[in-house]
Amino acid sequence: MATLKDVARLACVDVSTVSRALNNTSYVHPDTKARIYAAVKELSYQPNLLAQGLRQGKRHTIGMVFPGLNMTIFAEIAQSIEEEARRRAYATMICTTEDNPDEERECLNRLRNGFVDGLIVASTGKNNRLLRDIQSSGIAVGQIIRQQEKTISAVLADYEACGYEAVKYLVGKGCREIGLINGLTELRPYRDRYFGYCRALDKFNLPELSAVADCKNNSFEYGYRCAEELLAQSDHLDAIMAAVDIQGLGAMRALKDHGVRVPQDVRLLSLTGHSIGKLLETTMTALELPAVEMGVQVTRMVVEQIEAPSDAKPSPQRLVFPAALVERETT
Amino acid sequence: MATLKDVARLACVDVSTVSRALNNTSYVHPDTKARIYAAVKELSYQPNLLAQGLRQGKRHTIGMVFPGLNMTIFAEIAQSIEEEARRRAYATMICTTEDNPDEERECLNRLRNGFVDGLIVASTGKNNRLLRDIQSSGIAVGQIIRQQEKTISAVLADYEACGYEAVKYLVGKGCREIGLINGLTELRPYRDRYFGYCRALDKFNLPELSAVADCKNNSFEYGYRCAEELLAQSDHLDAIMAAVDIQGLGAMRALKDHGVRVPQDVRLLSLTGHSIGKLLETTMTALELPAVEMGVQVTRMVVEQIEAPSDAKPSPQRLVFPAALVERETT
DNA sequence: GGTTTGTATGCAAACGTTTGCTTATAAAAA
DNA sequence: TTTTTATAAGCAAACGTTTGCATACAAACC
Repeated sequence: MATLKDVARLACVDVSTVSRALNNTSYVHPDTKARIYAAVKELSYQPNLLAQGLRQGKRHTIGMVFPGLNMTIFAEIAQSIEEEARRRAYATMICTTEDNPDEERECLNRLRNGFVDGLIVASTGKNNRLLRDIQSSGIAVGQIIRQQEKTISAVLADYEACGYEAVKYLVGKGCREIGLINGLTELRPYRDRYFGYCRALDKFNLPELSAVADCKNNSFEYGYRCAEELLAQSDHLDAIMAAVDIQGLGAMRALKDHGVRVPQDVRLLSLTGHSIGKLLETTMTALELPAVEMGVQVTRMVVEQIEAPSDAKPSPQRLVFPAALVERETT
Repeated sequence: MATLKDVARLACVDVSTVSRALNNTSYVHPDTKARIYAAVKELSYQPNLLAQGLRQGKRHTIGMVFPGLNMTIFAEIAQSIEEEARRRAYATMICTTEDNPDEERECLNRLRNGFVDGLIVASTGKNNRLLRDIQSSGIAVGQIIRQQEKTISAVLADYEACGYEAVKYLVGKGCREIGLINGLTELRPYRDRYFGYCRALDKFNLPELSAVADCKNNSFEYGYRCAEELLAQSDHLDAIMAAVDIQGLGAMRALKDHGVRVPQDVRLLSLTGHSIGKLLETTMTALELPAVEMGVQVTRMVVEQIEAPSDAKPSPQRLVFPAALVERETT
């Protein structure tokens, strides 16, 4: 790999001149510039980003710490972040935590430490202190989907409204006994869905019906078993709302296995749809989030934070996106 | 952020001593060591990886350049690579290309250049020269799923066998008119599936039935439209093989929309199943690849390449994994 | 007692950039 | 003519590490 020094030697100038020519950071004679560019081309010189980063205290990299990618909305968001970051000349790194706080801590520590100058997290909420530390140590931080820390910028979904609107929609379809399959209510997004659900139940004077199963919260199996439990709880169950798509898939399967027809007997919808709902044999009604736009916005926030002069860091922002109800065959 | 110098000052020793103590790279008096560790702790010193990388010519980072993540086997592979890399103390970066050669070139150039010391690609095949360049410039490269370059190590799936075995299996079920929905045959994996399919047709003396549609190759829509075309081509179609899951989903939907029952009228299977097949309302038979293991192996190859002394780089390896047929409801 | 060996530490160079300071020339202003 | 300004380029320090070399003092060997 050619270095600045090689280019300088070939163009018969000092390295500093080469640097200035390449960065347009001071006067350089056009002839000299031409010689330099020629040398750059001949040696196919590429600046060493490590050295650049070391010198400038910037790495031009953003890290993501997400619970997982496959079959969740985080896959789409991650892809969107990557693209937007690239557009803004940042590279991205990614770590997945499976929502394990220890793994998360490890990822955060690893990344903060020389790898990135910005971090986008969907955190478990067990490492808030560390997140604050990271932010105050000068690394930009943004939260996506899950706001665990008020002092850190966030791009969120209005899950409370999702819960409420979904019930309202189902009531409009004539449903009266609406079951909820949710995630861990210690996590704000799930709690919010639950609050929205409750608010609507209250308003329409409906009974609460919810189920928990003893397995990984966001799984197909969880959806399956919760659906079974809901069926057992009530003879007149006429709708199920699943917090996320994959639980919805599990529920759909359970209903089928129990001979319950969707949507004739029980209507089914997902409170956080992403790409999958429309690809099914029986397409699934869902509240869909603008995942791409959310990725773009959180990236923007973090990059702006990074690039602001250190004496004028923007104060924490908060952007909440509503979900759009997309009606499909399961209702 | 505390630096070595700060630690040295606090412990009243030279930076070199601190470095040696921390890296166990020479004698350091136990008392001194203790003082140094105390200082490290007090300042919560973390080494600056940029400086480390600059000095050692290593960045401890592996890059991935993949066509996309969502709903493809690459999501699982990427996650597996990330975990294995972390286990081996490497960070990962990721770029998605949407199978666009220009985007791919841009990603490769960006990554090679100071970001990573190893690269794992599932390439379009249009940048082979660049890939060779990258490898010979001293960056470790590994191919996953798609082998475009013989001189570069690869972890592959035996897609030829997939094509063959799938037909054989369907024949065993009594099928005689088996349609294939494939991807771009310029890409080796798809060509191989096709070859396997043809070999089996030959052996069992069956007619070739394949379809192409005019839209993005790996999409749901493509599967949908190809399935329609296959139905139009033959009145006795009794099986469809889709190259990837998402095409299979499209086909399933098309069959349903045309009143064709699965599996009674037409059997359906995916030649590259991953997590999704088992989550459907009607679960889908698929040839499944050990995505996690493949990710682990390609990571191992690349790390070994990175860590080998530069005068003893291992020669290109090639690891081919068979897929396992998992029988489900669509057949 | 002189030479080796083992232990413990410091000095300074190097990695590849960027940038403050200095110097030099030519053109413009006084 | 002298002073200012604009243009052009080099020197050397700095970023935070690692590491070759030199030095120093023991203890152990012959």
